[in-house]
Amino acid sequence: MDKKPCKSQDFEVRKGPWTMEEDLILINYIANHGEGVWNNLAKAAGLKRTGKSCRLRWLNYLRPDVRRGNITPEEQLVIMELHAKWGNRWSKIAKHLPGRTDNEIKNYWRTRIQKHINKQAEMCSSHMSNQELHDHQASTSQLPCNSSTSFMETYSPMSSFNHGNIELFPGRQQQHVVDQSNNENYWSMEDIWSMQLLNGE
DNA sequence: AAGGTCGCCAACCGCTAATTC
DNA sequence: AGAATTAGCGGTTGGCGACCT
Repeated sequence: MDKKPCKSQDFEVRKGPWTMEEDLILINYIANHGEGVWNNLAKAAGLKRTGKSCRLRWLNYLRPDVRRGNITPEEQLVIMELHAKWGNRWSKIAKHLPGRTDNEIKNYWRTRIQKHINKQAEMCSSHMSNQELHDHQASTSQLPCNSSTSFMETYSPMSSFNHGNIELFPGRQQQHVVDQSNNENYWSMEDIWSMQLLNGE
């Protein structure tokens, strides 16, 4: 396993961001040989990467069925519902969002939703007296407003959600729309796959 | 205009579960 | 049965661009 990293004399392991060349090598190799054992794949393909790194790159970025771009309000809703149900089981949640990766969902949760939860917690605690806080904790065995469950109570589809018109992040909605128009700025997988085709694969 | 801060996300790390020998 | 190997998961970090002062 990766607990036993490749001997340094075997090859120097590259780390950090993947180059376009490395991506193409990996894509070509998998297109020709399939996935197989990742450590062997990395060596056979001539990549100076660990199998683990190759796997992650393929699963999270290079796979043709990976969906990139903004999380839709519907997907957001699913994420929140499933997170309330299962907690940080990102891969489990990702299975219910075709084309989305656990890493993407995890990042989304931490950068967008969790931040909002923390804000809620702050507001909540600033509006609650110490006695109220104590009573609340005693009755729920949870920190007030600090769990996804309480967040879902506040923002559940039954209450303030309106499908397709979520005001979860006031002030950010506009930015999301703008971001969607910027998707062309990404080096899209269609580009890579077409490059691969041009390479004669 | 420049420096500082924030937000996002790709990639790494450590660990456990599953599989193979 | 158990040691070794591999796959997968979740947490964390570092880099970079956007935004703010």
